[in-house]
Amino acid sequence: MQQPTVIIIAGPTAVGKTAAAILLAQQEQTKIISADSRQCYRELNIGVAKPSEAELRAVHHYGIDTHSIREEVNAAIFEELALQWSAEIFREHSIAVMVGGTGLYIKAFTDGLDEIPAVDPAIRRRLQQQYDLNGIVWLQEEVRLHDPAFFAEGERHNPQRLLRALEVCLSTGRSILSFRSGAPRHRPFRIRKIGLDLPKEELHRRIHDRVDQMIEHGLVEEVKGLLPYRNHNALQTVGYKEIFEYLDGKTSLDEAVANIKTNTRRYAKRQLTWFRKDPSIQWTDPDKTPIFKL
RNA sequence: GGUGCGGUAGCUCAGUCGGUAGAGCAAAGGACUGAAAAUCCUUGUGUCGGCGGUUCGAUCCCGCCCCACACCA
Repeated sequence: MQQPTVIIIAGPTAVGKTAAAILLAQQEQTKIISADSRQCYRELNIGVAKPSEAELRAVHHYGIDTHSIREEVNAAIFEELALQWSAEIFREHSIAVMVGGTGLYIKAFTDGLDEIPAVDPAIRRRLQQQYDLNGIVWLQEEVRLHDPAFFAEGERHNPQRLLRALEVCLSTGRSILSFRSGAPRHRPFRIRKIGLDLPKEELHRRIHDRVDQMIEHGLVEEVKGLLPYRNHNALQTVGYKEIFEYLDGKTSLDEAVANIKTNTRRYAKRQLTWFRKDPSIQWTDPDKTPIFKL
């Protein structure tokens, strides 16, 4: 048996990753791991462009519908699960396909995250409450006091990074910087990365078409059912945030749809910024007929 | 037809007591090791509706015209 290999298909949203991955998995008679920070939630369907029932039946997918929006999923959890799933696939296949647009999750899987002890949820909750109450200036001051090294280097206006640095510091007594090794972890398989991209105008056209389809397929209904959970992290998501605003009466439906399109284009751009700096990605056009010459 | 209010960045608008203009959003580029579809950083953009007049100098004042909106007829 040849050396186990994970073939990773990455790229911006709506570029055609799902179809390409299924094609590849069928060609190699293997299974797929989804590296998508939103498709893992059972309650999210239309708005996250989950593979169809038929597609899920055609090829076994790991990482889809694995969690509830009430549960926490993050890059570290994904790393651990994806490593298990790949090991499972390699028991019967020499190739595993990973597909997704969440760059950090893919990086966690290929290179690993540095090990940082779990933070007491009570500490996290307390810091979040204090931040909500006292604002960014308070947060900056706390970080400056507890972790001056991070404060000197870190993004001082980015509450998420400041909060993370602070919670690690308060729960371990050490600077988050002291945990950083930057050394990629060894993995018991080879990795090949394929990036899918299209000319910008074409990508935008596909994004717009797909948003219109989501609305036709009942996105508004799906979001209505999720109103009670709107504060969960899983719902801080393009396609959901904008419909919540519509349901609040803050925008018209047309405006909400236009906002989803705009925010999806911006999301695609952030994905491209992330993936483009990875020199190990081989880029290709998803419409080219033999996409994969392995 | 008359009166009023407007016409300034791709959009919404601010401003210049006359010295060729600025915010938000969008856009473009970027960062990003437990929220990542999140979060954060950087950067433009202009015949200031048109034509004349006054002035050393007009987007600003004056006249005419065009366009939009509101009200009156």
